[in-house]
Amino acid sequence: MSVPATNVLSDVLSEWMKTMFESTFTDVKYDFSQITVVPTGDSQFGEFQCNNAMAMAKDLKKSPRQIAQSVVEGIDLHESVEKVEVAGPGFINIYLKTKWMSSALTEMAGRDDLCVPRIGHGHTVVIDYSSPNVAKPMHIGHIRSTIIGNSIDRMHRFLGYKVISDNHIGDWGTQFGIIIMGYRHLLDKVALESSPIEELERIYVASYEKGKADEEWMDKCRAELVKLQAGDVENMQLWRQFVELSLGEFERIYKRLGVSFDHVRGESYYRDRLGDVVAELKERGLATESEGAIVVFLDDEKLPACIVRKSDGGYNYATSDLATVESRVAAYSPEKIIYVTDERQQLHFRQIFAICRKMGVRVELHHVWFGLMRLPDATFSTREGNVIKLEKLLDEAERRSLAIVKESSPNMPEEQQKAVARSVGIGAVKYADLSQNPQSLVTFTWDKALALDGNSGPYLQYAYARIASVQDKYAERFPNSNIKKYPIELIEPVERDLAVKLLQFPETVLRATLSYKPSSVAEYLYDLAKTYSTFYQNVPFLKAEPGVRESRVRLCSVVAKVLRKGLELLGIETPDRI
RNA sequence: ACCCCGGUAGCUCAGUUGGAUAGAGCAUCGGAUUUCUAAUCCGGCGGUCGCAGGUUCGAAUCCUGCCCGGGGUGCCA
Repeated sequence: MSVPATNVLSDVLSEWMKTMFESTFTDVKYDFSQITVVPTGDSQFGEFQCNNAMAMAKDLKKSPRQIAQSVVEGIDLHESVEKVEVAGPGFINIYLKTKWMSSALTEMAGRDDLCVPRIGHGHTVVIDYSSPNVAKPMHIGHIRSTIIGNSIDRMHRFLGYKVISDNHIGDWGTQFGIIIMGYRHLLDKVALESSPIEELERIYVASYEKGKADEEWMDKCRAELVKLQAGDVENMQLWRQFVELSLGEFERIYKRLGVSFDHVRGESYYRDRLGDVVAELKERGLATESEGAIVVFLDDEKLPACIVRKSDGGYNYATSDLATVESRVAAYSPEKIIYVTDERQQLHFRQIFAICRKMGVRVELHHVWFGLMRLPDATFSTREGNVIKLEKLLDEAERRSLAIVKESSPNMPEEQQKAVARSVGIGAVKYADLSQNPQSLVTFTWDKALALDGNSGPYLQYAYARIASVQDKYAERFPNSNIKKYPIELIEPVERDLAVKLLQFPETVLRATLSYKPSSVAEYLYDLAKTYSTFYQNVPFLKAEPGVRESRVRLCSVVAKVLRKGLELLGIETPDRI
């Protein structure tokens, strides 16, 4: 009577149902591997259902109900299953044994992995995320890669993968030619002293604008870049200054967000290998000269040609990314490399991946992309000046939550109020981003990004804090109780709902990780917290009779464990009081 | 012109990869606190799932065409 450590519930039941179909239709040729069991949408139909009888009907030329009926009649019930029923056109509904659920929950409560299979054990993945550009402040458009990437990072680690997180900052691109020209001719030294990053951004934008209208200026920018890339002493010194200033600023934000990286290797880290990459491509006959540039044609893949060396001799992003793949493969032998960027880079990565395949690179390459952040009335753009700085967003989030903490917990020490406001504010911002499908178009609104009620980060944190409080009160009132002596009993329907939800945690995490979708975890946690809130509001536990009381407090603690772990996977903190 | 994505309630978004009566939050209307934290709970209102065909037992989900919006398409990243 236990949840297998290497298999999640849906899989176990699917395997069982498959065997049942096979033993019912021994003389029938059919691909039984497609038989699966999925959670029901409605508890009146049991906890799981199998829909394959309907699909089989035309192949077997029998009525779907008849097929379902034959399977059910001869069925050998799985240890976890109370009963199965045929319903509607031919659904097979599966009802779990309450007692089995109780013991499965008890086992889950006792395990640090919460019965999530460690499928990543022995596998290495590199995750490349956040990757801001030097000399540009992080605005709200940059937050998605950081938060989604960090969550994917956390999920992989939890599944046992060895994760190497790498912040591939943009520290070696064309922008440096533009910035150096701006620095030489447009700099306001006083402004650089007082707010360096803003001044760097200003000269970048000003220089870029100038270059758009003035071809000669742009040529000079390119020339400065070539000088830098050739190792010119003066330009190198400027470059180092820009990078250091920016890294300090990024670090401050990462600290607030609770994000850290194993490596921060910018594009510059690979700069000495760019020539070798191009040479190798030429050697293999993959790259050829065209209009003065060196390009890789990808006609076979139906992709546009990819330039790996510009006609002025400079290298670009593609070359750098190819060198990065080679370097990572040589250094870590990863099973896969995951990139988390916005949607604009889809074509770029398709080209890079295609070239890697042509070069015989073994590693699995995966691009996780997300939609650009937009404003309700306009497209987001640095040059339009309608950006919202990331720090401003975080400040506002903490400010709004502090106001609520002060109102709802006036007796809390001020230091704690501030700490809570920080956790809750940052949690709200992260949850707002993680709870939507990454590929949707995202429209930024303050009220959505900073939602503190309803489907929000604080809602989940609140549910957790309530449980922490219940546990403290229980320990206070019944100091000598040995709560583990009492079994978890699922009496009320809402308790059963909670149990079903909890038992779905492993498969939710597994699926979310394999599909790179933290939003699935967020959705699951909201569902769980909502069910818990109903339970909390409508069922007494500290005031329930002995035995029932202990059972319910134990159930609460399983919910707390899952909420805490789930939120941790999203990078959201769980204070005991909010 | 071509490629990728999106279009679901007044607004912001989910939708377990084709399942049973399409769901949340916000807003709005009504109710719940001498009780375990009201950042909560219970209920009402709200829908031609962009449009038109098609595939099948069954479609928001798959295929085709069109409309609208976003992004991209050899010397930016």
